Amino acid sequence: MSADPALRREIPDATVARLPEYLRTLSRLAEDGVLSVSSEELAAEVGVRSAQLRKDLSHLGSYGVRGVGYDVETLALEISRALGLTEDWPVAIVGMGNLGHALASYSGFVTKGFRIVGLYDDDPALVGERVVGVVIRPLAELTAHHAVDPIAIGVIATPAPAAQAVCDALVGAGISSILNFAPAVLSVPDGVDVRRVDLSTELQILAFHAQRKSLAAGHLRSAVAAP
Amino acid sequence: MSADPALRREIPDATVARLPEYLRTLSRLAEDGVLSVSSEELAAEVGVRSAQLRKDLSHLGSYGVRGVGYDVETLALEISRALGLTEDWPVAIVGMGNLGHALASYSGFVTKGFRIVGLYDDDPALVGERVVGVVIRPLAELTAHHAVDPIAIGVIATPAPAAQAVCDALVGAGISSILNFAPAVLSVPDGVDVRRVDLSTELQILAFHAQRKSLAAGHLRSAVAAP
DNA sequence: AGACGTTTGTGAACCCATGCACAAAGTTGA
DNA sequence: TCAACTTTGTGCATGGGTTCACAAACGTCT
Repeated sequence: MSADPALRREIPDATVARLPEYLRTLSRLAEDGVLSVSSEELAAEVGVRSAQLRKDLSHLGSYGVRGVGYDVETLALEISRALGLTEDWPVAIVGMGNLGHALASYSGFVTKGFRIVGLYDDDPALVGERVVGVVIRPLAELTAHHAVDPIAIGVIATPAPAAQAVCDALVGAGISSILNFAPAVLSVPDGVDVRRVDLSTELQILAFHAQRKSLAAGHLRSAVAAP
Repeated sequence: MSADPALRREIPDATVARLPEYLRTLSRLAEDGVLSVSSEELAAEVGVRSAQLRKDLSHLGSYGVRGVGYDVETLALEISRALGLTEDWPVAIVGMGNLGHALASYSGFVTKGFRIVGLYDDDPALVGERVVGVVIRPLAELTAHHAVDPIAIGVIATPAPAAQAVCDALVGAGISSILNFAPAVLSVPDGVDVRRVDLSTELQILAFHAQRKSLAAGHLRSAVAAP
């Protein structure tokens, strides 16, 4: 029987989405030599309510000490474990244009838990180029590569029209975790996880709120001008 | 009195987050010459339930025709209006490393509603370089630039340690919508919107689910081996 | 050893979001 | 003109997530 609540219980999606932020903050605190934090302090640092933080952490198990707080190192380790970052995840990036290059050389990549093992692009001008020590290869070689040196996560950094074909190739090779930067909705079979990161969606959401603010200001002015 | 429900009512955040996807799909359909869609068809295309789509759209007003569906062009226009994309939003990017370059030349940027009016970096090696027709300038010039040619949205593409200082500069200049690509939590005064896009958070969430899948497979195997 | 102050972990209440199911409203065809 | 069919818009129930508030648990100090 597994004694680890992280394995027994289901951790809510909303909690999982916050765990990386907790982990990042704990790592920073550890670097600063902080040994222990209360839920109040950590929550303030991360920008959430302390009750939420405690409830989130309770899903992993009981790693706090009442009257004291949480041991920074221990908690960081437990969150790492829950997220599966105690092992390294091999990542492949498909599409080595501007974005692909930026992602490959992104420092956050190498820091913890992730390792780039493959870079792919079908543009002959890019094939053969070496980025962060990995050679760019044509997409057709992905399946063979995956068979020898398994890839856990595929990152799609191609233009939107190519995204579905690339996705099919990744899924066909047996990769079941995909991070999609292309502005396209991917259809995948059950059991495959896709997360999308989309710049223009985020900009549009900001535009909505910006518009709301400027409209509110406008109403304020007209209310003053003609009440 | 305003007759537009988009201005009267509050649109839920969850709905706002989906509107860009609806808009993107509608634009694609319009390009393909499709004139009308039912909620069922559009929902299938986007990957949501039709009831959710209808409820989302109902927050903007009543633009469908019962027994027929939605006029593609009209609906796209109304969503654009709701999001505030009928006008162009001037955007500035701070931090012109790999990511900044990738963002500046990202096609999705120019497509609709957004226009890059400023690129900033304090690295002397980058200042003066021209990207997509805009010259990179030192951050110190931002306030003066904003006073002459207002910036609506600031994008932070710097390393994490610089992010808060850059954010303070943006807010100080009077910019109240910020898109943050740095893995750092920004503290801002009330009235300033910050959205964060973080690669490593997304990867970690994928890792969590990948781990869950591989653990499930492991349990399955051990259940078969020792029932 | 025992009382006091602090902080966790969690039951319970609230709030928002999703999904169902159907009446209202429109179109089409006879 | 009227009946049959289609699809929207929405009231209602359900479920998750967030927040409150407090008892239980721990360290500390006398």
